[in-house]
Amino acid sequence: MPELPEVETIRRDLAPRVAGRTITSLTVMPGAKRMLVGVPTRRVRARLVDRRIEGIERRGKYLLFQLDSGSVWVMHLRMTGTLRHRSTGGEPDPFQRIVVTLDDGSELRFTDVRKFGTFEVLESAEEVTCKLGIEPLTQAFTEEALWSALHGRKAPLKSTLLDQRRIAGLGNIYVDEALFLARLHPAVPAGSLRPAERRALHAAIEEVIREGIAHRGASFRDYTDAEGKDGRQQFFVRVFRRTDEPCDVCGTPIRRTVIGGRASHWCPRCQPARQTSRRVPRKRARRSASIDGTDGVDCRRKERRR
DNA sequence: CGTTACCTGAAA
DNA sequence: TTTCAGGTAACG
Repeated sequence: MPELPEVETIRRDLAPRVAGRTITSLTVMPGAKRMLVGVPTRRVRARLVDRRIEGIERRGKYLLFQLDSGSVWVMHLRMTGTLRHRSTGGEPDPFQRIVVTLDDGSELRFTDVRKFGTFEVLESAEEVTCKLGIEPLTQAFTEEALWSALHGRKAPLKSTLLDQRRIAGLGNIYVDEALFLARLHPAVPAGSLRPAERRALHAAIEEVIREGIAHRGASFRDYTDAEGKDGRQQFFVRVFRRTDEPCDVCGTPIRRTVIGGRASHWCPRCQPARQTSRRVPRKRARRSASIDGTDGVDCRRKERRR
């Protein structure tokens, strides 16, 4: 559920409220152990309790709590996760799976119907962030950087934009929205974009992410902010889950098709498919070597066991 | 590369 | 009862 704008909304809300607080306890509900990705509860607790939270960062869809020990408490909300901050105790939230208590008595509650979310404490955030591609809304996210993530790819544009190793933070909602704004069909090969299309896509991604944050995220179903309040972006989507509704621009009914295993929503008129065959047989396809070693960070050494 | 699995509840 | 879901790791 939560994509970059939703995770960023939570981060911004939470940061001033938990920075400087010390963690006093960790509770993992039975049946939610798996969310600790194989690390025993007592070990996670030992890394967390009595640590002070210095700040919260975000990379892609990951929330990163910096601890005074130098370690990082890392969470990923996956499909149905939410992080609630409760100043007081009181009733448990529905589907509350992991609870972290702070020294002011408040609680951070990781709520997650499907239990796909992850919760871990790592020595370095790199273990997780080194796998991620360009970060939108940073200086590094240029039109050229975007193109370097796409060029040479034959896979559908939609799938490539969902690939967190290429570009971090986009999910199904914001990819569909960005493709609509850029007037690009989701199935076109990612590497086939012409310069004007790359420019349009770059601008569209920035716009939908900014808009999503401005509206405090999209609450189609489970997502709420740290106070349990819905975002408003679901009222502003142009195509996502608007199958058969008329396109705001041209009135043509929005179509839904599955691309790369994900539901995709698009306007057949505003986002025309590429001309399939040009009737001009090409002699031989040139092999565009996937040059550029811009994989950036070194991910080779995963985790040093000690 | 495109499927399948991981879970659970809501909607069709 | 069946299908679908905002994500991603693990398959073949």
